[in-house]
Amino acid sequence: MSLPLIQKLEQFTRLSSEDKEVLRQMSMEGVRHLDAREDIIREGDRPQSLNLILSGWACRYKHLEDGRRQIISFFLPGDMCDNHVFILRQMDHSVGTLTPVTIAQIPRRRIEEIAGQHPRISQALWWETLVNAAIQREWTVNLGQRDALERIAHLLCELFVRLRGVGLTEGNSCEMPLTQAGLADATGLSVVHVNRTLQELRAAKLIVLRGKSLTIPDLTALQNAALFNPNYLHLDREGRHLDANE
Amino acid sequence: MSLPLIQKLEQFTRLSSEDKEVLRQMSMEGVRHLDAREDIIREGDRPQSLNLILSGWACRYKHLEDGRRQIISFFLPGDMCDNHVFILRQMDHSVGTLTPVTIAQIPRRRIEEIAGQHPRISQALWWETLVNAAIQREWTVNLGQRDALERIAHLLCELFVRLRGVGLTEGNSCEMPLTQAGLADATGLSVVHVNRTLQELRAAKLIVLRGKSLTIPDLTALQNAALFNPNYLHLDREGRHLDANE
DNA sequence: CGCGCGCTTGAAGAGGCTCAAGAAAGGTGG
DNA sequence: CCACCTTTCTTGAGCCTCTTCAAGCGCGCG
Repeated sequence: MSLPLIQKLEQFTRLSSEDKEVLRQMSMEGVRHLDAREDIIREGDRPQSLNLILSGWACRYKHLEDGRRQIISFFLPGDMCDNHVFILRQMDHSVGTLTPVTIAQIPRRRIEEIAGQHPRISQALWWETLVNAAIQREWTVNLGQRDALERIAHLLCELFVRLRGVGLTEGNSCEMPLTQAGLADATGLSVVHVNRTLQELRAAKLIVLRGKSLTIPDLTALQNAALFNPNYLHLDREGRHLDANE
Repeated sequence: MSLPLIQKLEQFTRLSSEDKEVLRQMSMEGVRHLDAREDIIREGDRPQSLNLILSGWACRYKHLEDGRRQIISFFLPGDMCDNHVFILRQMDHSVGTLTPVTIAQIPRRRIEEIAGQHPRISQALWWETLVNAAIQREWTVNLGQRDALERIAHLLCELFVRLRGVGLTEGNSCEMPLTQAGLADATGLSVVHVNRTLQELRAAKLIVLRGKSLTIPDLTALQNAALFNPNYLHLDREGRHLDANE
């Protein structure tokens, strides 16, 4: 079993064993453990290193002055927070944990060095960055056009497919540590309405959600209900022309 | 009067006259003119070059299967579509013009060459990319948390401030070629409601919108109404430590 | 055992949508 | 320069989705 990051990047291109070893080494630097509901970075901070999620869930979020809160994106194991942000003076949002989290804090220099020496890794990290941008765009569509049921279904599809990509699903089930309040903050809905919409999804046999576990009996059906098209996740080994041949 | 792109990048760092000359040369390559409502890139395309908007407005957009349409972001003069997308196999959205547009189509190689030879430009393009990501995140907040009036006000603030950054405002006025249908597609509201909300903004003396011209009599007031905080645009010459000293 | 957090339910109300139609503006060709 | 056509804007009315407020329940944990 390999690191989530490696599994994730191999959805783009096959890495050489040296590539993987470099990434494994990198993941062991500056390891930190955090509790749930802790901030990793706060709005206004000037980050000097990059955080790689080794385990647990985190999110970007932003508060409006009057307290409304929006979750802007989720970080799952294998995700990196903020490639290249050091160019900006200060964070315009915060990153916080949703569950207990283990991260590797990788100094800026270290990443630049690795990317410089390992072009295949560099390309794969680029792919990571571009996919994150694509996800953010899809969230724009999700919030702008989909109704409550589609919106929640879409989010669940995305999370499931992303978790599957890092080996964190079992059959058609995965962990779902988000509370209904978390889902509400991510989808721009009220907690009450999230609750009712989840019941609707359950009644339609599209999801089984109990405790912290999500099962999707028929992923295709859920995708149809959500108007979910996974192409924005660019998972078809799009960098296969770069594959290591060993 | 200089190119929008140069003005824009100089909000980040002061460029040398050589830097500027390089960018000016670049902007003269592969110039194309497009009418309003033409596609520059279509979902599914595999782009091999990068498009720099020289004049006019364009947007990213996406259709759902049932026809709903979301505008995902706006491209104004000086904006570049899709730095580095060539890593991805195919576009997951389209880019289309909103007005007649002039673009420079810059081959991938050319950009890489320029970025490689001119570190200050490279950093500035990075800044551009990161600001675009920040804008996309802010749109997530906008669609998720703000009500119709705040949402439209926020969008108008953003567009005004971005246009000011490329020298396309006159006092407190700017061009506003968007139709109400365009505003609706960008804000996830119905055309009817956009219309009524604009009337509300007019009645509150927050905007003067006539024909294709927008005037914001009191930007601070509009910002307050929108809960608009410009920090996400990272305009404070954050790269000033890189300034060319000539 | 009791407290707190998360989930659930009901009822009422608001914000935004749809449908429909007419008015104004803008562009085009004669 | 006018006549016509299309696009864009505007208005009214009714409805529906989602919100808010309020309260009760259940479960995990100290």
